[in-house]
Amino acid sequence: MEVLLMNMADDHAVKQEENITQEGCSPEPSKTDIGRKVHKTVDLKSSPSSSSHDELETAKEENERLKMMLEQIQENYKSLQSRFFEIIKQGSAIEEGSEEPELVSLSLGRSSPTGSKKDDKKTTICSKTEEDDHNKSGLTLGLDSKFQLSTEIVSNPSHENSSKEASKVQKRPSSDEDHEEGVEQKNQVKRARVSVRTRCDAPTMYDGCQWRKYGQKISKGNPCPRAYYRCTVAPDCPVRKQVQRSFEDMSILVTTYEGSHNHPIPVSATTMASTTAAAASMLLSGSSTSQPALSTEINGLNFSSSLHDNSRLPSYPTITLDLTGSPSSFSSFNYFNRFPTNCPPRVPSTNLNFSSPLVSNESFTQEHYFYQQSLTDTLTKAITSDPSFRSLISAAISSMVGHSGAKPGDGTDQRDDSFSQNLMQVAFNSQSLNDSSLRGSSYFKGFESSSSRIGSSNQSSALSFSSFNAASTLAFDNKQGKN
DNA sequence: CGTCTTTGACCAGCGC
DNA sequence: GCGCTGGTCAAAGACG
Repeated sequence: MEVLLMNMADDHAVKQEENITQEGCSPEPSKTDIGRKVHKTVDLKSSPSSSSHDELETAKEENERLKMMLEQIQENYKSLQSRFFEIIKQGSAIEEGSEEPELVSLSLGRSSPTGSKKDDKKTTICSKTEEDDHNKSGLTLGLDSKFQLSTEIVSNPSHENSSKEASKVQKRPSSDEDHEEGVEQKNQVKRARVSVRTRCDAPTMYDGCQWRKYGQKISKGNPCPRAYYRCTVAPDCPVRKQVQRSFEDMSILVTTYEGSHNHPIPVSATTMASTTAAAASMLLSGSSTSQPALSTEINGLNFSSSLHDNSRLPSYPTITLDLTGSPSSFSSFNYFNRFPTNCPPRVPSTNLNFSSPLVSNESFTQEHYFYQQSLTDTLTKAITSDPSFRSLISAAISSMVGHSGAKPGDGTDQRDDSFSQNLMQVAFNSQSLNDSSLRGSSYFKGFESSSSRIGSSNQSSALSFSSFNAASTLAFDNKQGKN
């Protein structure tokens, strides 16, 4: 099995090498392992007469090498995790001295609408430190606990068994007895949404889940129709998503997710699902505790409130993840951030830009960026063109991260994995952003000091960024494969 | 034949 | 109350 996968991967490695050579980019020293692997592959291919035993030996060597790489990445991950904890502790110390909403990322772990802001944060921090002894992954636990909470909220049968039931309850005339329940329902209707902006030529962005289109509308202010999808992995899954192209940039696909899955999701869907869940959690916690602001910059992250240019929209708190990675992403993004000056925002909305950096500095040069871009392109091509290669990478990352924390067989390991992956992705992407916007941010100061990890971090950034692009292209590929 | 998409109709919420 | 808009439903058609 491993040999088979390796061969499949090697085919793409050869293609990658060809692409890299054509584009005239030389790999960094940190990528020499990949380079060696490529050369080894070429040798393998050039000697078809070699016995299967030799191939097995070669595959074993490759496996050993990959294991070493994974161990190294795992160590980096652990050190990053510990650094993140230090930063969180620093942040909590700062927060106690002021009421400023500094700890946006800390509030990932909860969304309780009741209780004071300080109590909530203290509880989160406290629970993290307590759980830290169990899992050595407090952040993951914090996220996970939040994820559980949000999942419970949506998947709780007494609250919302299905979208149909929810709509029935909404349609049902409210009596005095149902008043409290009605308020609850209203709160759930007001649940958070997560928008993901990606550059995608396909009609929809591939996120690993199975969706069924149930409607389409042309919304005001955008000639591009908005498509409505519901998750069909489980018949009663409440998750919906809306897909609409950006009016200002047709290449940008805006996918809005609503609700949480009440069923096990495919591995390929965990990244997006956990990302959206975590983002929604962050938004809910933020909206429940802080005052909406027109535009704020917290720790280098751009947080803006918006009404999505339509004052008639129901008050859905929305968080937007910008994965477009284009220089115009912020400018086109203003479309969402723009609201009439005479119309104060009712709903807090949060924007996070996880796109790749476009401004170079001394630690992240333009050459690095161009190499990263070319690597991203080649990896994207390789990933999108072969599902096996995709599975290989997915499995490698899953095992890499999974071994660091969760126990196999534990019911929560999948979530832990996905959250760890997500955490790494966010951390790496944010780190790659730190040159332009995060420099000086207390969150990522620790990362800057570790120059020895910059290479791997950049690589990870490219990988995580490309993963979404690859996913976007996948939808198109899948569709074409279907037709 | 089953599944999925399309599309017009309907409903609820909101502003005026 | 009326009109507008977003969101959903469901019948009809397309597709494999």
